[in-house]
Amino acid sequence: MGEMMDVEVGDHKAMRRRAIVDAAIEIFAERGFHSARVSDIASAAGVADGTIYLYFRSKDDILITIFEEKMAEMIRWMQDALAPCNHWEERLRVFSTKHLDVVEQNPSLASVLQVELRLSNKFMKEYVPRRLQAYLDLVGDILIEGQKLGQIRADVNPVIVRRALFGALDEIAMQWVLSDRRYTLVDTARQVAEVFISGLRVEGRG
Amino acid sequence: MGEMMDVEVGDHKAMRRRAIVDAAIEIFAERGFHSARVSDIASAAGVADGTIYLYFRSKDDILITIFEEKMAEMIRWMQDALAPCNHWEERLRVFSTKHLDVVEQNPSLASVLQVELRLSNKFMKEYVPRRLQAYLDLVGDILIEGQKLGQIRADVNPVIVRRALFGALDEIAMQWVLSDRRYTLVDTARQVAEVFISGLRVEGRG
Amino acid sequence: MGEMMDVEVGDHKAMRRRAIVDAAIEIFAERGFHSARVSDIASAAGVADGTIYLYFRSKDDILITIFEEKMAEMIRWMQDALAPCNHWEERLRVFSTKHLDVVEQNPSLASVLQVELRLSNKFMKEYVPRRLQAYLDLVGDILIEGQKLGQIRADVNPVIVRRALFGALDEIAMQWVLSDRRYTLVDTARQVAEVFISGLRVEGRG
Amino acid sequence: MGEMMDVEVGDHKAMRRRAIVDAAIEIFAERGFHSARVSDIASAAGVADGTIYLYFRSKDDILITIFEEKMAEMIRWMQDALAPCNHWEERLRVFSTKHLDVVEQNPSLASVLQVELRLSNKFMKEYVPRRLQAYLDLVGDILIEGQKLGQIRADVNPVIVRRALFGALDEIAMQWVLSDRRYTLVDTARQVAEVFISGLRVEGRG
DNA sequence: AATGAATGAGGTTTCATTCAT
DNA sequence: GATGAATGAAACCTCATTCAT
Repeated sequence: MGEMMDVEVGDHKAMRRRAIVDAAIEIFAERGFHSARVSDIASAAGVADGTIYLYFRSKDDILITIFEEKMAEMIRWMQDALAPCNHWEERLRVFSTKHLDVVEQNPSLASVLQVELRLSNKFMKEYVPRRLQAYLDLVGDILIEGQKLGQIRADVNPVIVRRALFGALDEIAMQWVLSDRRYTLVDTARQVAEVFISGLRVEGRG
Repeated sequence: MGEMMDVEVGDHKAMRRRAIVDAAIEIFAERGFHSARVSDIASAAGVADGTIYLYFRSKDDILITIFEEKMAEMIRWMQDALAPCNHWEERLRVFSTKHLDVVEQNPSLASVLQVELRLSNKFMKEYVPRRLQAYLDLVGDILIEGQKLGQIRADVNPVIVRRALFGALDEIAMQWVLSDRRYTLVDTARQVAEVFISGLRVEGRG
Repeated sequence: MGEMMDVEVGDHKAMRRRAIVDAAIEIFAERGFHSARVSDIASAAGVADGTIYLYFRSKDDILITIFEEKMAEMIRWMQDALAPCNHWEERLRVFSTKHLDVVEQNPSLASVLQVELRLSNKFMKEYVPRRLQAYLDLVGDILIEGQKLGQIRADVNPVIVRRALFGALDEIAMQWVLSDRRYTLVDTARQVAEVFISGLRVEGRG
Repeated sequence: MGEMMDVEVGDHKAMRRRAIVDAAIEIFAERGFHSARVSDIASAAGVADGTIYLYFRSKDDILITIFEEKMAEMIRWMQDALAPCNHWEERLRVFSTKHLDVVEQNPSLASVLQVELRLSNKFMKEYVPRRLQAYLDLVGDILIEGQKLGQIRADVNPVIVRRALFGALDEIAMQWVLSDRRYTLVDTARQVAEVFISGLRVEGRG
């Protein structure tokens, strides 16, 4: 029974935690991190204000947690999407498409990750790079692979290009998030991918 | 004498205003908009707290002013830089270089424009688009021109590509701003430009 | 237990609220509304500054609440005092006496209601008339009754006279509140009542 | 020439002072003393903010000055109005009528004297009584005279009755000031006077 | 004498966090 | 574990007053 209880309690705690995180994503996306009140998150999550602090150290900690957990999730989603693709061109295309697809499916999360996380330099300096690095590495690895095959120009720096591609997609995502979200991002993703792929391909090969 | 006085007074007021704007840019860049206290700006500008409110309606108004005035300035700088260039490829190269050059010369301003302005969706929706539009139009016009000449693929949407290029440069700029700023951005700018130019050129022409 | 708890909690909240209102009456009477600081009220009520805002929307709201609640209470007191009296002369005498008796028993409240509520025309226009009307109606009804009996001159307007009587009592009350409060108001009340009663009685009847 | 200059300068100063006082009466009446800004008064008077302080020690001092000077003026007006009347009844009638006539002719002044002056207990305790005393004495003297003639009941205290009459008129004036001021006060004044006169007259004499 | 730009003290209010129940 | 009432620090902004010109 102890075991069952533990499981149940564990489930209960995990569910509560998840409810708070999900509520926070919505509230942060709606109001912005600074304007969002902890009590808003609490009531959206259906818990008392004080309960938040049984699961998180502080309001900041909730934001950090969102970033840490959701980036890990995004990395897994992206790895799964990239798994079936072999050629670097296809992998780059899939990366673009999947990235904007995730944004489209999770607009609130995208809004928080893109807009709210940039609030504070300190925050950006301390928490973002580590996790973002792993995500960017997914692009970087594609580029390095292409260069090894001699199919991507040797004169471009993968570190720069991966950041550029991410920035291009991120900007387009932000625009979409801030807009009325009426258009679809899939075509956009494809066009951006094509420009980058053509731009990276060794000359004369296309 | 009245005229001289007016000029002097005008100078004085303009100088004060500028001092406050400059101080605000530094403080916002250091601490972030929300964490920055009006009294920090005041003391950085060498004025009393209340003096701020002789020049600006509110703390928000300072941020809006920075955006409005500095974006106008950036547009002028960019126009001047683009003026001598005729070919779209060169113009795109100059746009990238100049953009990151301005960032490099005004890191605090860049930090504020890139990071702090994204604070609130409302802010982004109301103030950013108008001014940013004009800046993005500079890129868009280059692309449209290249398409008219039949030198840029017809199958890319200038509205998407200009946003992608801006996002690529912006992300790189942000990374630089948040980093220790030890490296120079000029090579980076060039590489990004080359990828985009090659990517946009009609096939077989490179 | 839930019920008991509710009662207890209700009591607790009601007591807190009452403590704040009572403290506010004292502080407003001592210092005046504008000079009174919310933190003065808080410390007089034995609560933290922020606690005030769990019970009232704003400092203004406290003043409005005092007026609304205390006027209702005064009306009840007055109705109870008038209940046993049948003749309009006796009723007018009781009204005067009771009004100044309430002032004498609640000098701080009287001070707030009489002095502080007149702070702003807007305030007077919006909140005072409704409640004050009901109080003045108590006098008006007495006068109308006396006129119906043919015992009060038909040539006086009850609306004017009730206002005049209220003003006479109010001015005497204010004077007493602002003075050292060493004398008693009961004789004064009686004299004012006699002048009005004689003045209202149809000629030759006294 | 020196004399002329002095006169001119004296006139100029007096005019400026008067302009400031008049402006202050309007602004205080419109906005209330606390909400009125010194700079509002200055611009209404057509002078610079700092100029106010060449004529008055402080914002409070302006209010005190209004009270002191205007009450003296009112006393003179009232004395002039009472001069032709001999009988106490007529004098009381004239007092009521003139008092409300002055209110009607100077609503802003009336508003300030009646509403704004009562803001602070300290103010009321320190400045009001002295000047108000002289005004109330005008009524008191009428009553004492009537009692000496054996025409006013000996059992009423002039000190109480004068305060009651003043309060009655004051309340009616305030009501009028706060209302839309569409009705005229002259009938009201007469009715109040009649009630008091009848009420004071020794019985059986009416 | 007049100006008006500058000052800076001061107060209301919010809200993240705590802790007794 | 959960609650939510209470806390109290912190900051924007106003405006009476000053003083260099």
